[in-house]
Amino acid sequence: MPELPEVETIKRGLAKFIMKQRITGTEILCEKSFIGTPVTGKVTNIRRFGKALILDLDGGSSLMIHLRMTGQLIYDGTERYAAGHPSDNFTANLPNKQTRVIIKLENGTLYYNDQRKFGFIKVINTNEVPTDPFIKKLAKEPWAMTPAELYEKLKRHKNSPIKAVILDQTIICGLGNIYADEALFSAKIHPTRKAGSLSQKETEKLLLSAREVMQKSIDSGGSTMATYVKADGTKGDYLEKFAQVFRRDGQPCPVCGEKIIKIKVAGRGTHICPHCQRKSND
DNA sequence: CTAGGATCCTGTCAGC
DNA sequence: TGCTGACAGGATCCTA
Repeated sequence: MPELPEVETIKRGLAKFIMKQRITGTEILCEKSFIGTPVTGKVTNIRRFGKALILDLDGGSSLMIHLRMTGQLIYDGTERYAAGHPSDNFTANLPNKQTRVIIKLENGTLYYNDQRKFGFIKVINTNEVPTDPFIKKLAKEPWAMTPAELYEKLKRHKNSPIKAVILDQTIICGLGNIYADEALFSAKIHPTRKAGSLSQKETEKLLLSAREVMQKSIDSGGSTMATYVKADGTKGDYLEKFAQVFRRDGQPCPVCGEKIIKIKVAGRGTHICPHCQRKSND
């Protein structure tokens, strides 16, 4: 699913098309994908908390949307604008068999598609957004966190692999599988190293790397792999232009030329350069 | 409290 | 062709 940069891209793009538009109705095709009672109202604000998107409505309700692994948002108005998990749904006739929720607006329709049904749209009161169990648990995003704060957290989870730690949204918020791999590569840290083994200097480098890889992605409109499409329908190009290791196993490391390999860490596919990211001081 | 693994669900792809 | 297992840009739940 989208990580922070993709959700930020969705937020910015979607704002252009549905801000100030009124939601007039909701059709739920999969009960699991919609939590709460459907609401109507004008979209007054679009916010992002980590990987969660919030649409505030003028009636005092908000829609919290989390796309998890395979969620997509496709706005069909005078033009079609798609974002989220890659598939032909972006151009296919809608709704289709992966459509879970249809949100009707004054001038168009917002389709929520989700192949694996891990994601959801949830109705909550706008004033309860900050206390929602998911939102409340989120840690700071890399730009708001100091190296010292991160270092403290690494010490508290000292026996876990560093990759597992930075994927935990309650420790640092926004990284997913792509940017975890990219940040660790950029900081030259092996993903299986115990979090507690990182020096203060390494921790700072990792934090700065996380900011850098995600900012680059936001600036280029999110990542793609014949895949993620920006909310304005154009493709982002982070993976093509900037990704150094993610899904590049078998290719030469752009820094040293050694072959990039794929391993498994914390249950996730993980891409590393075995030369640039060594475990020596674990 | 931390740490690790199973689990939610559908679809695709590699390897018999 | 058909079957099978592995895997997937996430997060939670359960267990030790």
